[in-house]
Amino acid sequence: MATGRTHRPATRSRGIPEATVARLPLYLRALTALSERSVPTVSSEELAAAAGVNSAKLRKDFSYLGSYGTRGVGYDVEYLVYQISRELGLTQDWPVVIVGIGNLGAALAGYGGFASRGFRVAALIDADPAMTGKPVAGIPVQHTDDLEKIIKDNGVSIGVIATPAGVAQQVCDRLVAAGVTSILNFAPTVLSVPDGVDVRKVDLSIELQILAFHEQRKAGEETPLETAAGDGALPATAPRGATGEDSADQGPDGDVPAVMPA
Amino acid sequence: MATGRTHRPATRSRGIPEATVARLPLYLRALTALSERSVPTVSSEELAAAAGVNSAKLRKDFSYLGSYGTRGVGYDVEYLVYQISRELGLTQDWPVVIVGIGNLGAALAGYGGFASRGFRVAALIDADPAMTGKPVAGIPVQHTDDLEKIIKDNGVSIGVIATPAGVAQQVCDRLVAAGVTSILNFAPTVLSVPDGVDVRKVDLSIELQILAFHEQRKAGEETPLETAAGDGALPATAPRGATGEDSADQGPDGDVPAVMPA
DNA sequence: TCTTGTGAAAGTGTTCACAGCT
DNA sequence: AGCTGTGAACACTTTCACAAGA
Repeated sequence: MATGRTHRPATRSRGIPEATVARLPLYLRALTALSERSVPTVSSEELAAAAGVNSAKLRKDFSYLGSYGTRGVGYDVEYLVYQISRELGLTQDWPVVIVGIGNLGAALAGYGGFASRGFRVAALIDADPAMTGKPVAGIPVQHTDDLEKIIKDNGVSIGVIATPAGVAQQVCDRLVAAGVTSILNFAPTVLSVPDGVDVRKVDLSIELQILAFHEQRKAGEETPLETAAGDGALPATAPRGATGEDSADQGPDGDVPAVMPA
Repeated sequence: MATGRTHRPATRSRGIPEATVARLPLYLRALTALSERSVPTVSSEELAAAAGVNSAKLRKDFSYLGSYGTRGVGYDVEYLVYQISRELGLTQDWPVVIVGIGNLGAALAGYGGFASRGFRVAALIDADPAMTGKPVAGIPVQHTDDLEKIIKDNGVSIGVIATPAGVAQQVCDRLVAAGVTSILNFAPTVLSVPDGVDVRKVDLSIELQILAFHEQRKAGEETPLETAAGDGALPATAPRGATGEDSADQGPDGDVPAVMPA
């Protein structure tokens, strides 16, 4: 268990469930769209549809924030936008640094959604001296050497890592040492951070693999295809090198080990 | 989320829990690293540390796949790599199309992690005629007009949407009509799709907002301070009661890192 | 001995269904 | 009548702790 880290006793506080927090931005986006169309009120049913969730879940989510609706009527759009924004901390300005200005970092720097809701790209940082001073999305790239100073001067508490995997941990360590307490990690690696620092990750490759899993299931679905008895199959015992394996197997491989043998 | 309702025949078991599926790519990555270092076996404890989860969870996850370990010893690295790859459907080739070759789409096209595990960028598609024929990451961009033909000719079942939000739904509809059954959506909008089509989304802005929420909590120990006093934008009809009583929070909240199913 | 595999307990999240307010 | 807010039921996930097996 590596670090002590005895998990939290779950301070039963007045905390909002994590799953709810993860959906608030979704609601906010839907509400913002309604607001722009000057829609004054919305029912849980309508809003849920716009956000792609079901209405009971939405009502339950909102109930953690307080009683912001009006029975028989619905929710006041402007009012909810404000309450959710406040709950998410979007009524304040969040300076963000992006470290690693490759293709992805550059794309992130130029991403509109970034600037929109209270987030401001305070600096772009890259280790390549050739990049230093070069403007990307209108912001001049600064060198990694100045990372600590940049963080401190700008009061940055949120960092985005878009570096190659190999240097992500050390970049992370420096960010944390300099005072960053929230990290959005695009590098395909596990970051370890001290308690009190939040890390969220976005990994393309993982998302695709999850899709592939389901895709594969779909293809093999119609055919019940009994793995049939008799097989106990697969070296239930000693695994052996499967590296090269005869490949071959590509098809609807009917023998998902699945489920408990015994 | 797409596949809400009519789900599996519910014929007991055989199903791997979604939370487990979402972690398999993580294990696979850690195992691949071990494999490259020619490590022959690994214990649940070691592997769990490398993947950033706890060992009980990992063992439980693996138990859904079958009994691939050896008690008193651990897991054979190569063997596990093979089994997980097969389970995820990575032993086959998945042609993928990316639609919307702006900054982000171009970055995705060049992203190494894409090509690595069985995923092959079969085509890049963009609506801008000026882009047509231009090579991005070595692949010539094709025009949206040919979308259906491209999907069919390449047997594509996974599509990546990196277009502006405004056109994402129509691109999605065309992909689905042409035969795509899994979509990775980078556009900040909710896509609606027929049953049987999976959608996963990656949304920068949402991730940042979730971080901001926790960040705010960390800082909030002193004054909840409502600057809202003169807000003015709030509708007079707004429900009352709002802000009286938050604060309170004291839980140091040392939360979990990473991972969040969609 | 050591480590896996797994029932059972605990914790989280979702859905139901209806009481209560407008 | 209509719609929110919520207890209670259900479903899923994580963690515990130990028996089984190498």
